[in-house]
Amino acid sequence: MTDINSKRADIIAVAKAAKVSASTVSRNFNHPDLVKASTRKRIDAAVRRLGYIRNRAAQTIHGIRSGTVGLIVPTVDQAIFAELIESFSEAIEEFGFTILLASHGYSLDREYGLTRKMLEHRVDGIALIGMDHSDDTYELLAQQGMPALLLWNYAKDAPLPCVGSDNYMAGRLIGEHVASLGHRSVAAVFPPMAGNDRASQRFAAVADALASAGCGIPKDWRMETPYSVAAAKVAVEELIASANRPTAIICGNDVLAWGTLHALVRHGVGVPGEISVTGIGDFNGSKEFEPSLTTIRIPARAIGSKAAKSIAGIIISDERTQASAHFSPELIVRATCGPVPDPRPGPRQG
Amino acid sequence: MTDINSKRADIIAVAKAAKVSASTVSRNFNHPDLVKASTRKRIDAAVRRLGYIRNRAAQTIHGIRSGTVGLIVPTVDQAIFAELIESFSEAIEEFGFTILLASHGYSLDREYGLTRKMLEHRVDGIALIGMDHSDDTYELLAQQGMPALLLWNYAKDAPLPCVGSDNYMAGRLIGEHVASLGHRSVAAVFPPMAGNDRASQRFAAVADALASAGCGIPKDWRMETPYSVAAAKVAVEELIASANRPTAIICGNDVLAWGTLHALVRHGVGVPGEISVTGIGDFNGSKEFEPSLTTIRIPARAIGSKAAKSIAGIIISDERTQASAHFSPELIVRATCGPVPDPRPGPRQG
DNA sequence: AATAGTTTTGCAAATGTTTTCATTTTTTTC
DNA sequence: GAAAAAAATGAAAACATTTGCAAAACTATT
Repeated sequence: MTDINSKRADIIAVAKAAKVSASTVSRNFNHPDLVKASTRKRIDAAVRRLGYIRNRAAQTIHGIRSGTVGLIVPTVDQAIFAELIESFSEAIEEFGFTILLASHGYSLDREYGLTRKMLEHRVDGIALIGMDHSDDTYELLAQQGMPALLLWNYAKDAPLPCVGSDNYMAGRLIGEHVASLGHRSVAAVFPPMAGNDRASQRFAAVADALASAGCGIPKDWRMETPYSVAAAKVAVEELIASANRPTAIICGNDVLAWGTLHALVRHGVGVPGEISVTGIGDFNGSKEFEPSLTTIRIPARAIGSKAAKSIAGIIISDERTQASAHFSPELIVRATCGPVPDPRPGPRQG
Repeated sequence: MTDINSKRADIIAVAKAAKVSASTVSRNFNHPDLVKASTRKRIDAAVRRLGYIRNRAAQTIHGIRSGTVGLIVPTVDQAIFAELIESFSEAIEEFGFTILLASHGYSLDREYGLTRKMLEHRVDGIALIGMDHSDDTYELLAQQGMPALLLWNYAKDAPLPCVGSDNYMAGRLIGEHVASLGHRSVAAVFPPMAGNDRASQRFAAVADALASAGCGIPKDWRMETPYSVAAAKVAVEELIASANRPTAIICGNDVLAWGTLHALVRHGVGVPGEISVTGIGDFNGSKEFEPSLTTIRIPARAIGSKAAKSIAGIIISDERTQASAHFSPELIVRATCGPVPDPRPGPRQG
């Protein structure tokens, strides 16, 4: 069925089997209209018989595109990046590209190394998450003339085209919403900010919004926890162990908000009756949570697929001008965040 | 700083700049011990000055490995695959490979197409999720002599090495647990089974386990819903709208279980007092859920990283014998599943 | 200083394609 | 049925690298 000698068939083997030249076989793939119908049939038969598969590596060294796009993320293991990657992947596939994926675990040095590796693989373009990258990375990309895109974040003055949301705005929106409901005792539960511009911008914005309302976030109400439900839950359990509790907890993302809600449910704290909670992201499941989560929507799927279109546009027709896009974060008011409760005579005990 | 003429530097440009032959530059990368220290210095300087980056495509056509491994998944947008991909990616990176990622949305035909594409890219190996693949795909892999691995599922008699858990066993474990607690009125909430052998094996096992205990799952208590918290929630709301309620709901995975729990909480149904709930997967966050979820642990991270090691082993030293590995699913008893409640005189009204 | 041995380097062929250009074959037109 | 035009094909160069082999350049030994 398959082939005679086990050696992987190349275009010359096919040519011989079909009694034509290699050029004709090549043309048969790339410009089928230029080859006679009868010849085409013979070639196709030979291709099938030998199990021939084209070698993109050989094409690539002619300056033909490799058909791959590098996607470098901090981690795939986060609800939100998974959604982003999925939509990016789906959309980029429609342009015939395949994703070369790598994750660096929030290390900008590793990111640089991965970028180099992608360049060695001669990807046709590269997308990076966020705007925080080492100078080396930016230089490398520029020097190699590599189509590149910043994904997830958005800023007007970014050094590269970017598709995403303004995270400062996201933080601002939620901070203002919480403040507008009267909260002045506010805690924050955020992921580590090092190497994570999204988180730090969000936090800065929340702090600014609260400051405008004349309130700050006390040092020991600023919880920095790993990105997980579990970590957020223990952080919040610690937070509410004290007699002096905040009236609202602003979380850096929805996953942390879920952990927060579980902690409060566990300890019988009413949400939003006693403590209000907010997230950022509007992940799948946040709406269905009981009580459903007040958060900021950042449209991951839309961002992923626009990003794919943008980078494909840059690669295929050097369309750098329309590459950037901002997806405004949007306040989604649901059930976890309400007005500040009436002050009680004294702090309630355990 | 960077280079003189904008053309991307090749090995010959470097050779000229360093006043050596191309062979020497090549050797400098591949067998640095064979080149004189002083020459090495000159070459390295030239490489840096010209911003030269090696072209793996050109290497690949010499039969040198491409350094890429194809990973073809149904979707990345699922808590569980994200974790799997992350750990696979981390582990495979240590062997110097990069992932070529593609998702087919549960279509085996698309999977076949993607496999071909990976072959065109001359990946060094391919990992597929589950055991359900088209004959064409299996044949293609065999015919091309491509190192391949089945990931996530496990079966003794699989046509390729496989690393994962036995999903039938997973279903069996949870089914038996539920039955052993006395439940005989059991509903099931599962994802679509078409093209998803994990889900169908789990369901079959649950049904078998229940049958052994002398009970079946009534037709209208078999809910097939999309893989999402939202879908599960509405399905379960529908389920409990009827006066005749099950005493337990077995979910095909933890995400569906979360949706189920939210539905029950919303309608004030006690868990496990009135209805018990179980998941499968033990995803991040299931332990922290309130009440915490009784489920079956399938160790995604361990599977991902063993799989990476296995495929690297096959690629690098043709170690097919030790490639397979079974990670036994494990029953994790937590709070959502308890003994069947005392029968009431009559069904309670909404 | 000549020889033998070792280290370092370059040449040229090879890898699997695509593409330009020239040649051959086929079709159309008169 | 010949000439002109169009279509189909092949030969060879090009792409960026690696590698076996031979030549050249050093070192060590006498």
